[in-house]
Amino acid sequence: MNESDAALICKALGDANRLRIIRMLADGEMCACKLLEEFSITQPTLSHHMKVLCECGLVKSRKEGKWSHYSLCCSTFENFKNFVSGLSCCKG
Amino acid sequence: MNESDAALICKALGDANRLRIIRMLADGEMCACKLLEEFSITQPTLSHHMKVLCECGLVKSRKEGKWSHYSLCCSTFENFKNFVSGLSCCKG
DNA sequence: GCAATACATAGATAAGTGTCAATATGTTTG
DNA sequence: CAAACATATTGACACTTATCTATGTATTGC
Repeated sequence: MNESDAALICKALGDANRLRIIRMLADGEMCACKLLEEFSITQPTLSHHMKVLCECGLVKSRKEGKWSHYSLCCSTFENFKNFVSGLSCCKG
Repeated sequence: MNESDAALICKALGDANRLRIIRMLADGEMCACKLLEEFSITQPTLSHHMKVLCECGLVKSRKEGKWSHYSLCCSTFENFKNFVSGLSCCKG
């Protein structure tokens, strides 16, 4: 993962709502309507956040009838985790 | 590290210039004037970025005469790395 | 087919952000 | 002290963004 990809992901995670969405998706796939219940934002706003998360590659969506199911994209997620853990601190 | 702290750090890292600064500081403490040489931004802009990085706790500064030396704050940095690696993906 | 449901898109708006030029502050050096 | 240097702050500006309301697009179920 290169620097600009990583910056894009950080930017996506740099919003409290989106970070919480990621943590919820860490438990497994979730439907947009289920996600929405947990937030005090409108449906279009959630839709916007999901778009940001999908566009940076962190999340993928699966359409099933009228429902959209979202889940973490494990490969991107692992790449990002590796990028971050690869950032060494001066003392180690 | 709580979610809002992590979001703040992600936000700080969500800028390509700042992410590059962090990577440079990973090699050890650096003077602002030395950092500036590596970028095509003006001195006030760099100063702004350093302020953002310091305010989220990722970077600390040390004043020595007219020079400002910046370095990673290892404890915050480690906490953030732990936060990220603690985000599990559905498959593990 | 029609109403209800789930989601996306469009457009508007207020707030935030990255950047710069200008200026201020503090430090070193002649 | 004065000039030069390193950095921070201020103010302005263009651009982005988080949010909303309104509307569009499918899909489900009666």
